[in-house]
Amino acid sequence: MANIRDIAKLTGYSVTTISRVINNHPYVDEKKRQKVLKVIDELNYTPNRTAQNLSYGKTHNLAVILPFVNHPFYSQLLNGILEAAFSRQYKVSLLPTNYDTKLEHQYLEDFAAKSFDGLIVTTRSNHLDDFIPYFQYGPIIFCEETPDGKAPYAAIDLKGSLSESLTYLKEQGIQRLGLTLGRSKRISRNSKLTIQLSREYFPEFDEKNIFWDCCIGEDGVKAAAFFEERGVDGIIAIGDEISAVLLQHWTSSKKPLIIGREDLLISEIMGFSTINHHLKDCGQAAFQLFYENSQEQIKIPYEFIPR
Amino acid sequence: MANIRDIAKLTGYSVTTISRVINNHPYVDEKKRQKVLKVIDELNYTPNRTAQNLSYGKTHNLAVILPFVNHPFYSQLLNGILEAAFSRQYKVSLLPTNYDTKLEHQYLEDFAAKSFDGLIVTTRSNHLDDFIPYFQYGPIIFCEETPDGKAPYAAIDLKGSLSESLTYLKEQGIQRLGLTLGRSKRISRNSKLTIQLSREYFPEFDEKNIFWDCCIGEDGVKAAAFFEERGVDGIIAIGDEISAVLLQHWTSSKKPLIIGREDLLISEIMGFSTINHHLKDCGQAAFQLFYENSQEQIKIPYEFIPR
DNA sequence: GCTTGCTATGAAACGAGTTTCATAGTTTAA
DNA sequence: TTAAACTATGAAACTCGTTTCATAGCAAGC
Repeated sequence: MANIRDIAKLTGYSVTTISRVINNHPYVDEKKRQKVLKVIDELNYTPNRTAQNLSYGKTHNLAVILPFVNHPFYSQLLNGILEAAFSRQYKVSLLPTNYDTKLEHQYLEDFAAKSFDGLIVTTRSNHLDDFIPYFQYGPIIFCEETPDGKAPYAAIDLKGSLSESLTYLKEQGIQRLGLTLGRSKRISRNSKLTIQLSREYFPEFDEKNIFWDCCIGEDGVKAAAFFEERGVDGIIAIGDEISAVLLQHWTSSKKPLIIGREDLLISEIMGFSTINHHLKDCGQAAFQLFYENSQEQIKIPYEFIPR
Repeated sequence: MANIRDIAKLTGYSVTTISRVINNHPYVDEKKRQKVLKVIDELNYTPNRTAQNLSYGKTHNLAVILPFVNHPFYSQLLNGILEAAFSRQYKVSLLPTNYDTKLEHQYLEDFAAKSFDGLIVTTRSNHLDDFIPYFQYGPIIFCEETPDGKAPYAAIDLKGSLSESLTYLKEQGIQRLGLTLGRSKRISRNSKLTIQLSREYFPEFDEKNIFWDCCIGEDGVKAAAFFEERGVDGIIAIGDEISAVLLQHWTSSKKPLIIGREDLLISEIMGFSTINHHLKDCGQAAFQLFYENSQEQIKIPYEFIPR
């Protein structure tokens, strides 16, 4: 495979001149430029991107840390990031953690090795403080709220959407509220917020009405039995698929009022309320923060869809 | 940011020795090794990945060309690729084309610039022949069948699954078969195959019973009206979401027998037949072909799920 | 007529690593 | 005892681009 020195030799000009032609610098004699282009074409030469990156000290590569891809939440978010990134000529690498803190740490080391110009962390597995030493290597943007202005983020407005959901359930006369939440070990900030708000809007809310470790659709089967047993009549679920399975497996006649969180097609078909968190916008905003090396903290407006 | 020559100066050893320590080469005096490691730690030094890549002539980067990510087909496939890639220390870049042939071509030029060690093409937008000149830059693996042994692939067994679907519909006494297919402009090979097989199994199959340009869930609304109008009683749809919407909007009492293609949760909930094409396996196989630089052509076994 | 300023060019340094090769001291084997 | 083999080390070349700097021809300005 030819390199720039081959082109220089074949044309009889210097490497500098070839570089100038490649980069459309002025100050190259038109005849020489033409000859260089001709030889480049003949030899089918393409400048080596890695060498260029080394020179520039930039990779034009952005990495996205996420637990996994095959979940609507992440694929929608990713979609927004990709769209924004490619419109700015950035390539996007995926770094799936599966919530493995060691793996995530390894990715941070990759970042320190200048593999990427920036990092978008959709969901982090390590503590925020573990990220701080890596801020020196380039912008790190989060897609979750960070406590007190420590790091830039573009996040969904979970507090807003939950408040509206709870208000709605109250207006609809719900008596006994139930929640499905994720991991019961290492409870997420989002779970804590959900519980806290539930208590605010439903002072009589009983924490025994929380169905924990509800992660994939199938978990809805057990959740249905659980909530029926406990006489729950209104549920805020962690996802639309779970909501769907839950409703499907509800045996007694009176179905509960359920609110999903993803605005998937299934929520429309089964007719339950949901929230569109505008994840694509969130992804685009996250990229923009990276691109502008901004320290801003942005909450994306959501849309509550009552049904 | 420190580089290898800084470490060399500070320790008083040569750059070569530092490099040997970094790469765990033998032939380094244990005391010196310890001192080097100490200085590396003090300076918080990490070898620059781009420089290493330039030296090695490899990037340990794999790219995946795909139309978009937020579709179950691609996110499942991607999931398999990612899992396999990360177990082999490869990073994965996403190259979304949105079916834009020019953009895809640009990605091929990136490949020629040695941005990536290999390319997995899930769905191509350009003609296969346009890819051939790029084979010289590294393995290009397809996730679609290629005509006559021209290129390696790991693809779903569409012919098998369609045949089984058609057999099933015949056994169930279907009289008038309908199809939903994708783009009517630039008809895909898959669409052609679907039509061809439909004719084989249903000699009386009428091409007027094809609902074209059926791409997203919502298209199912129109599809339902279309098929009802034409008195269709069995449908092979291009996806599960479309199947769901179609069934949902079917107004007359007797619902058609419908077969989806993705084994999404919704197919179980609504109780229609579907096919699990084992896309994750497909993605893993594709990576393996890249990794072994194999020319093999693999079809992934599918599972037909009658309901 | 002399100083600027612009066009045009290339040698060499730079980015940050790896690898080859030469050298030399020690062991080991015959 | 001597040749071969192994350990240990570093200078310099190499990967492949970009950029700086020096040089020089030529035209415009005063």
